[in-house]
Amino acid sequence: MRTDPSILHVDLDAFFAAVEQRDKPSLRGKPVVVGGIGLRGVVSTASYEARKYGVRSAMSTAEARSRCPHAAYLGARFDVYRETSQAVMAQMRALSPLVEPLSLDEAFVDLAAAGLNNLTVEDVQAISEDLKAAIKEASGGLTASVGAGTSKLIAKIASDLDKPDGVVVVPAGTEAEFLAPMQVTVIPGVGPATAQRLSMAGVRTVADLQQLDEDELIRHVGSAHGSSLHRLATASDDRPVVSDRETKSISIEDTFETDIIDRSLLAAIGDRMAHRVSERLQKAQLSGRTVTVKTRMHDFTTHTRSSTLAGPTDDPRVIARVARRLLEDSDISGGIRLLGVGVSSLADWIQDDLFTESEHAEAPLELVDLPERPRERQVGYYPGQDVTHPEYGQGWVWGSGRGRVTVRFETASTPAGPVRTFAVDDPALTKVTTVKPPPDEVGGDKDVATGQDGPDE
DNA sequence: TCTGGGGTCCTAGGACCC
DNA sequence: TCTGGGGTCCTAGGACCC
Repeated sequence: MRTDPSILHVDLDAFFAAVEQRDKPSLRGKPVVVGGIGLRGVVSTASYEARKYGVRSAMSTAEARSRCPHAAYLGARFDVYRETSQAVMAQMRALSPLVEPLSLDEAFVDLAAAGLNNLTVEDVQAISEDLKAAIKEASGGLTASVGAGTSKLIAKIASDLDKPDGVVVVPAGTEAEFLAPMQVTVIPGVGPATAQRLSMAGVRTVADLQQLDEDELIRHVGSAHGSSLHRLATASDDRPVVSDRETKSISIEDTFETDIIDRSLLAAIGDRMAHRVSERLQKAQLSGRTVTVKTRMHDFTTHTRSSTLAGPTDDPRVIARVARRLLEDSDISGGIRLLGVGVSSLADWIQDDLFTESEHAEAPLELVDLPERPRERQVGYYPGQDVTHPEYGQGWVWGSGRGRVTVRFETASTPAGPVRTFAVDDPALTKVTTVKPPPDEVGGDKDVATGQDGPDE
């Protein structure tokens, strides 16, 4: 455990709304609500003026409108927020090399990594005030709240105590008593469901939690959650500040203004989503093996269907095909209000099955990552590849491995053809094309894949 | 007033292999 | 021939966060 409060948690105040007020002076001092402005919209951020009327994040926009009809209701401008966020994060990185962004408006800063040691409360207070001033300057006037402590947990909770525009430094050694009187819900990870379970065990405050022994806690909330909660409650949190965390999944989803029943319309929307997911994968130089389709019914029950390919792909056609298949397997009777398409099990290497033998020379750098890969996949088939078979006709490769290749014999005209597995050296199976699948479907758009200087995520 | 979009992590059951 | 434990992968769902 650290002996000085060298972890900062920086949280921009009402970020999206503050950016809108910065850019439109007529909105300053007035209630501003940013979020979905459609029929099924939800509030992302309410300015402090709007919060006076009870408008909160995650509230439906319809309710917000009834509580505060005279507020300005604005759709989110993520590009602008991203740009501002980068300017703010740059100020933190100027202070320390170790910065962990949690979202566009939040980050941890590790002062110890900047060589700042034996910090007093006054030192940290002064550093925080300076950082706030730098952020304000760099962002065109935005305010931030800063919490500081010997751990992430303490810093995070502290930043919330004097919002907006505040600084709270928790002295080393006072962590457990700082937490004790608070409700358990101040601990990140304790939401309504966990709070309910804990209250049935008589636990409402962190002090209650500190009394409870770990085994009993685990019995109530499960093993992973229980042991982490036990450690956090007793303020023994040694989680390090981590600067780059790798992306685990990429997804797109959309809630419709009215429920959709038409399968062909959904298929078309799913195709577009698959293409957008693919674009984002390619931009991030990622590919993934698991495709997931998410549906939300009219009654808000949510279902996912997923399928894992034998090898990773970023090909829009493959993702779209798998998504279509998964959507066909989904029950949409009664209509759905949301459709989503995502890819996970990400790999940051390019699958070399995408290249023919002669093209290997063009991608020598990828070879360093080959030991990560199962041997069986190096068979010359890749997911989505078009093939033909004299008996079954035209199909495409679903996956390959262990010397076998699985093919779905389906085309636009025969959408539900058979699925068959062959030996990889089965001569009856013919590849329709041996060239790398070109990114043809996005090639015509001038605004994608060309701008190398586009904003990074 | 009905409930966004982007994520992360965990759990549990079944398949499969050794 | 029967029983089984452990490990890993996959799938589905749920809780939670901003």
